Amino acid sequence: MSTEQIGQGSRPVAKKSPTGRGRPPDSSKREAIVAAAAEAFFVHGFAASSIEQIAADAGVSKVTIYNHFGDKRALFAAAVDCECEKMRGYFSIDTQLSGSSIRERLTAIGEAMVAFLSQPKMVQFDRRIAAETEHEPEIGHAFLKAGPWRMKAAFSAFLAFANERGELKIPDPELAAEQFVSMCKGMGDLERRFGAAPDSTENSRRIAGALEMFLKAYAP
Amino acid sequence: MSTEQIGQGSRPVAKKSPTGRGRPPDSSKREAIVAAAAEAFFVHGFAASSIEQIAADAGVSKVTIYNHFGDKRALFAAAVDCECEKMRGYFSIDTQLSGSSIRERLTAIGEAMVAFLSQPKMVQFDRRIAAETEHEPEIGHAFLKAGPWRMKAAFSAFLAFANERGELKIPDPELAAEQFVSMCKGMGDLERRFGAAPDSTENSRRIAGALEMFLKAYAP
DNA sequence: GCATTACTGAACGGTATCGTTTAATTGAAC
DNA sequence: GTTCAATTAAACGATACCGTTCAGTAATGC
Repeated sequence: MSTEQIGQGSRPVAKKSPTGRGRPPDSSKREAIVAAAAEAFFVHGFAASSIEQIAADAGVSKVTIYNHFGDKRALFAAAVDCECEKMRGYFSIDTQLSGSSIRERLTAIGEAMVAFLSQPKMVQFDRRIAAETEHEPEIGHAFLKAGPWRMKAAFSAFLAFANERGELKIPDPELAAEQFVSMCKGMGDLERRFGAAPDSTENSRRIAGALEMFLKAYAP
Repeated sequence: MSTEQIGQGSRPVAKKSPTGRGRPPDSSKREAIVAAAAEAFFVHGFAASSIEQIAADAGVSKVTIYNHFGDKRALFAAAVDCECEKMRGYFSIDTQLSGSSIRERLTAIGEAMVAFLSQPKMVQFDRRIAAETEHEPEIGHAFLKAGPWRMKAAFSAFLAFANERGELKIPDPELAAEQFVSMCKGMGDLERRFGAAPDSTENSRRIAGALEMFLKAYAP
């Protein structure tokens, strides 16, 4: 089980030769395999997905999969790595670092975050990673590092910065970060995970409520 | 897939005879089957659990399982129903309705809730139900009704009551309920689901922080 | 040309599952 | 003791999967 170098990507494929002498590996096939694997694993789960079906969906021979990844578990790990990497770019807090009032910036952050977490793909990914964590704790840990913890660190830094500039008065930025994010999510997170229809009105009320409460507590 | 009468339990086993003439069904066997099924399903998942293994664990013939439940999916539904029913009694907010200060009551509620959600069994159950919701949305919906929504209603009522008594000043009890609960959970919920070691110090800080913020916003 | 590597298609052994069937046994009610 | 339902052990057919092997084809460097 890889899932270690989630932060690096670019794991080497060929043994050593940068320009091998034989037929070059078809990277498009590898991508197709990982894509089909991700689709299958995240929809049907690890145990319920068959390599044979993944191979068919990817338009690839089963042997090719074994040559590339060697193992069903390794293929799953590769799919997780890939999805984590994709996730990396989808959401960043940096764009909200300056401009307009702190009120508007916090609102924008809250809305972007909720929108990000509401994507069906994210919900699906969340469900599957959590389920597989039961057997493969490292997968859950890798996801925490790549996703939530990373985000918390960024948002805490944002709050600490606002604190230094005197826009807010926050004794514990980490705690405050959790509070704001948690209130923005409310039960919405949970409801999505268990299949309830998303309700954007409800989300807006949560974000507005979170903002009000947050400023009431942390305005200078 | 049953999961409809999660609130009723007591689904009939025998066809019609209240006191049949033949050999009476051994209810202990049925319980053993459901227990073994719950264990297997919630640990290994639906697809990765085998009826044969469940039968062995329950000390029961495979045919008996099929006679009782007819189907693997039905057995899973029965296990979910049973677990939901058990959950029912574990956590209740009623015990905190009166006595001591509102501050102490809220703290007790927060602590009880976090302790409840931190149980490994609950984490496991959450993971599994969420995963199976991918294919069986009714299961997720039934769980929401039996668990989180029920709790939210109870806590909202508690807050509305405190509001009427003038202990708090809350314009929107439902929103306030979500806010308090969400802040108490913080990221702890998520971290537990993804296998991070629980940190009771962190939990206490979250609860204290939630209380402070909550009272700052809603104290009369 | 030739060596080397990537890929394919098909098949195989072994294992495991579900759901059903059959024949036999147990246990309570009558 | 007879009757009838619950239960059991064992086996069956069908299906599916994993991971491997093998012979053959495709694409590249020499």
